[in-house]
Amino acid sequence: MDQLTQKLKSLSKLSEDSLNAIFEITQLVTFKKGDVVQEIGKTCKNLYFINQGCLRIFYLKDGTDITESFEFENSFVARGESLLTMKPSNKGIEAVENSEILQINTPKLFELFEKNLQIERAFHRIIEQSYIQQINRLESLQFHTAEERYKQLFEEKSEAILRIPLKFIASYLGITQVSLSRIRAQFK
Amino acid sequence: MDQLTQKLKSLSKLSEDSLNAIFEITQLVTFKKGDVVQEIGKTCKNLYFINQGCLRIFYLKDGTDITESFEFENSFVARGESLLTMKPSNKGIEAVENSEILQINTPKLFELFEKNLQIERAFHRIIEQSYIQQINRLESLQFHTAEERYKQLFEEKSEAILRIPLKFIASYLGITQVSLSRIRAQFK
DNA sequence: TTCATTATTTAACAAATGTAAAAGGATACC
DNA sequence: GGTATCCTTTTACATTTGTTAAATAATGAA
Repeated sequence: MDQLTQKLKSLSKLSEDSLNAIFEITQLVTFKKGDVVQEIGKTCKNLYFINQGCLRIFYLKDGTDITESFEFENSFVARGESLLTMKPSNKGIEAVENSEILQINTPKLFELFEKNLQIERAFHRIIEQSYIQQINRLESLQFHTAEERYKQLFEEKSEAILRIPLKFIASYLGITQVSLSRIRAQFK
Repeated sequence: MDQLTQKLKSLSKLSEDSLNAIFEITQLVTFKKGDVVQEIGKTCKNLYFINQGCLRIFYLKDGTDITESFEFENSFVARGESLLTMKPSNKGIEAVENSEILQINTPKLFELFEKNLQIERAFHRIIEQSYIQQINRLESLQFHTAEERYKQLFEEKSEAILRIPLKFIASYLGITQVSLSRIRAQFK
C-alpha cells in the first residue's frame, strides 16, 4: 500500500487511522494484458489505483473500440460519471499491460465519508484533479489539430507512445489509425 | 436570492443558517451585453450564478476568440481550473446578453468550508456536476462529427442557437463559422 | 524457429473542414 | 431614417482527415 499511501498523503492530510480505514476497503488484484477490469454496462463501484501497469477506459461507438483515456503507475482510474451518478456506464476498463491494481470499494468509501472528514476531503481532491485534467483535455481536443495533439502527448506523456498500442493512441487523440500514421511519418 | 436558494437546495441539504452564511459572501451584479465579467489572465476568485442572462467563457488562440462554454439562467459559471488551483486563468468570462449575476466570493467560501460541512458538500456537488458535464462534452468532441455535435446541441440546448451569436457556437463546437454555416444549410 | 495473428504503414481516392474573399442581412448608433 | 459596423452565408480552392484495401512489420503461441 506504500504507493497509495504516498499518493493520498500528497493530496491531503490523513491520520494513520484514516489510512487504515481506507486500506480495509481496499483489495490488491492483478490483471493480465488484455483482461477486462470492468465490463461495459456495469455501474462503477470501484476506484482503481495503479501500482504497476496500465489501464485504459474504452467504449464502443458503432462497433468501433474507442479509448477515452489511459493511466499508468500511481494514478487513479474510474469511470467518474458512473461512480458519481451511480448509473451504469457505457464504458469499460481494460488492462493494457499486466497490471497490479488496488481496488477501493466506493460504496464503502462513501460510507466512510460520513464518519471521517479527512477521507472525504482527500477523495474530493481526486475528483477535483480529475476535473482539472478533463478541462485541459477538452481544450486540447477543441482547438488543437491532430498533429498538435500528438506532439503534446509526445511531450507530456511520451511513455504512452512507447507503452500503448498506436491504435489506442489514435482513438484517444480523436483520429483514425491511418491519420496517426501519417502524422508520425512527418516526424522522421 | 430565490433562484440560487432553490438551486442549492436541489443539490444538498442546507439549513437556513448555512444559506445565510452563503448569502453574506454573495453580491448581486449586473452586466451589459459584451461586458467582460472576468479578464483573461486573472485568477478566478468568484463563482457566478446566473439569475438572468447568459455568460460565456472564452480564450484567445493565436489571436482568435474561442468560446469554451456558455451558460444560461440557473447555472453556475467559473473557470474551474483556476478556481481550484488558485492560478491565473488564460480564459475570460463575458456577458453574452444583459445579465443579472450573483457573485460568490470563493476565498471566503473556502473559509466557510472549514466551519460548515453542509456548505462544503453542497459546493462539492457543483464541482462533481461540472466534472460529469465535462466528461460528456469530451465524449462529444472526441467522437462525433461536427454535424452530430451541432444536432446534439440543437436537441439538448436549442435556446443556445437562438440566443447566442453563431460565431460563438462555431468555436464552441470546435469548427469554423463557415463550416457551421454549411452544416446549417443542409438542415433546410 | 515457424506460422498465424495482430499491429502499423502506405497508397489511392472520397468526404469533410479550413481559408480567404465577397455578398447579403441584421443591428446599433448618430 | 440613414450609415457604419458586425454577423452570417456563399463561393472557390487548398488542406486535412476518413475509408478501403493492400503491403509490411511485429508479436505471440505451438
